[in-house]
Amino acid sequence: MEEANKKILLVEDDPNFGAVLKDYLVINDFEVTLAKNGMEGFEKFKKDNFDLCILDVMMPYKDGYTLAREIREKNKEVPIIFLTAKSMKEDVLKGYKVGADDYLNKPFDSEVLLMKIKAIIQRKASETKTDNSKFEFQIGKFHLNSKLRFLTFDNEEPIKLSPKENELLKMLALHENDLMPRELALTKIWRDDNYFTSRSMDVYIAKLRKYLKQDEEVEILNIHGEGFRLVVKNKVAEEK
Amino acid sequence: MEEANKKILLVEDDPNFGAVLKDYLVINDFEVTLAKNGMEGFEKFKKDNFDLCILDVMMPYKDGYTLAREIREKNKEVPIIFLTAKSMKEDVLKGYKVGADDYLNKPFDSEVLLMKIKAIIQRKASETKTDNSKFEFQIGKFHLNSKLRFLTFDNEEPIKLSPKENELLKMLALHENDLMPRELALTKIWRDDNYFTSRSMDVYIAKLRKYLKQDEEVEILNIHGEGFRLVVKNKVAEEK
DNA sequence: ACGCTTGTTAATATTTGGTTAATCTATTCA
DNA sequence: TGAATAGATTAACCAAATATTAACAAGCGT
Repeated sequence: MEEANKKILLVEDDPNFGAVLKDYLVINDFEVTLAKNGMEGFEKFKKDNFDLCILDVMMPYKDGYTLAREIREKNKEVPIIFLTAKSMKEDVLKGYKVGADDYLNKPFDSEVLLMKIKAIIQRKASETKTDNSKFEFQIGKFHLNSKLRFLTFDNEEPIKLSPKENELLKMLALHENDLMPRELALTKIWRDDNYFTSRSMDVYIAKLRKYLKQDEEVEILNIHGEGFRLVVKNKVAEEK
Repeated sequence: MEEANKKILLVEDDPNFGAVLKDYLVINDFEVTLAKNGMEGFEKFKKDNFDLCILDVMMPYKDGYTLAREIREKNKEVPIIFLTAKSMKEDVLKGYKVGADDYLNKPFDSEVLLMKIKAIIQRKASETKTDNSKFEFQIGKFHLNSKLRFLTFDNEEPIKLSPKENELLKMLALHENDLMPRELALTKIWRDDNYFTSRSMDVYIAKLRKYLKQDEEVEILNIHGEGFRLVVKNKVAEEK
C-alpha cells in the first residue's frame, strides 16, 4: 500500500498546547487537523477519514468521552487516544469503557506519545493487510479468481494459474482495455526491472495468451515500448 | 461465541507479587499461568495458546524485552503488556519497539490493569475470525464432529481422528472451498512455522486425503506456496 | 516392561514454478 | 531499406514445494 501520510484528528481546547503538539506531529510526518472543542472535533471527524484521534478529556461544550462515544458510533475501528491532566482512576476506566486504545496523562513526554501513535497505527496496518480487497475479475467469458489462482472459462474445468501468471493477469485485468505499463508489472510483480525479468515477463504473456485464446473476444496486445493492453471487445475502458 | 476463559501468561519474578496478581486475575475469571522468569515464561508460552501476556520488565536470566522479542518471533498477534517499576522514558520506548500493546508502571491500580486487559482482549476478539464455537461440519457425504474427533461416512463405522488430524480437518472445513493458508494452520495448530512443522503438516494432509477419498466429491487441493483448499464439488465458496 | 497411539523426522519421488537460452518475427528510425 | 531494438514462442533446465511411505521417538495406560 502506498505510504500516504497518516491523518490525525487532534482535539484540544488549550490553543497553545494544541498548536505545539500539532507542530510536533507535523514535523514527524503526520497530517494533523486541529479542533478546539468537542463540537468542532466531531464536525471535522465527519468530513474526513482519519487514521487516529487524539482527544483531550476536559473540554468546554463537549468533553472527550462524549466525543469519543459519538465517534465510535460512526466508526468502530479508528483508534482513539485520550489526553488528560487528571490521573483519576475513574477517568481512566471511563476512557477504556468508551473504547479508548490508549491513555496518556499530562504532562507526558512527546516521544512517548509518538511511539504510542506509531505502535497503534502499525497495529491497524497489520490488521488491514488481511484485506484481500478485489480478487475476482470477469474477463470476457473468463472468470478469474486471483485468490485461488483459478481461471474459469464457461463451465469448463478451471485452469490453475501459477503465482506469476495469476498476478500478471490480475494486473492486466485491473487495467482492462487500458495500458498496463511494462515497468509497472516488472516492479510490482518481479520486483526488479532489467533485461532478464523483462524477457521472463514476455514468456508469461505468451502463456496467458495461450489460455485466453479460447475466447475470441479477449486478447493481449502489445504497445511497443510501453507495455500491454488486455482487450475485451465490446467493452470500453471504464473510469474508477 | 463460546466464552471460554481467556488464558493469560503472567511472567513475574517477585513470587509474592506474582501470586497476588495471579489470584486477582483468577478471581476475575481468567485462566492464569504464572512463570517466575523469562526462561520459564518462554517455555510455557511455547506449550500453550495464550490470549494475552503480561511481562515484568526486570527479571533475572531473561528480561521482559528479550522475552517479548522471542514471543513476537513465534506469534505476531498475541497482545503483550509490560509491567515495570521504573518509568524511564527509554524503557517505555523500548517496550513499544518490541511490539508492546500497553505499558503499566508499578505500583498500578489493579482495576486499571483489569480494564486494560478487557479492552485489549475485546479488541483482539473482534478482529479474529477464528471461530471456536462450531464443532460439527458436513463435508460432502462426511460428517465431522471435532469435539469427539469422529469422522463419519454415510452410516459406516466412524473413523477416530487424532488431535492433529482433527484440528487440521476442522480448519480446512472452516475454509471450505476457500484457501486455508499453510501459515494459518502452522501457527494455530503447530504453534510454530518452520521447515519441519511444515513437513509434518504435509504428512497429515496425506492422512486426511486417505480418509476422504471414499467420497469422490471431496478432495484437498494444494495451492502451491499458499496453502490448501478443501473442495466439495457442486458447492461454491460462500461469501459472508 | 509392553503394546498402542500420536506425532516428528527421514528418505525418496514427483510436481510445479520460474529463469534463461535459442530462434524467430515485428517495429522503429536513421 | 536495413540495422538495431523490442517482442513472441518454445524448449531446456534448475530449484523449491509438495506427496508419500516408512522409520523412529515420546507418552501413556495396563
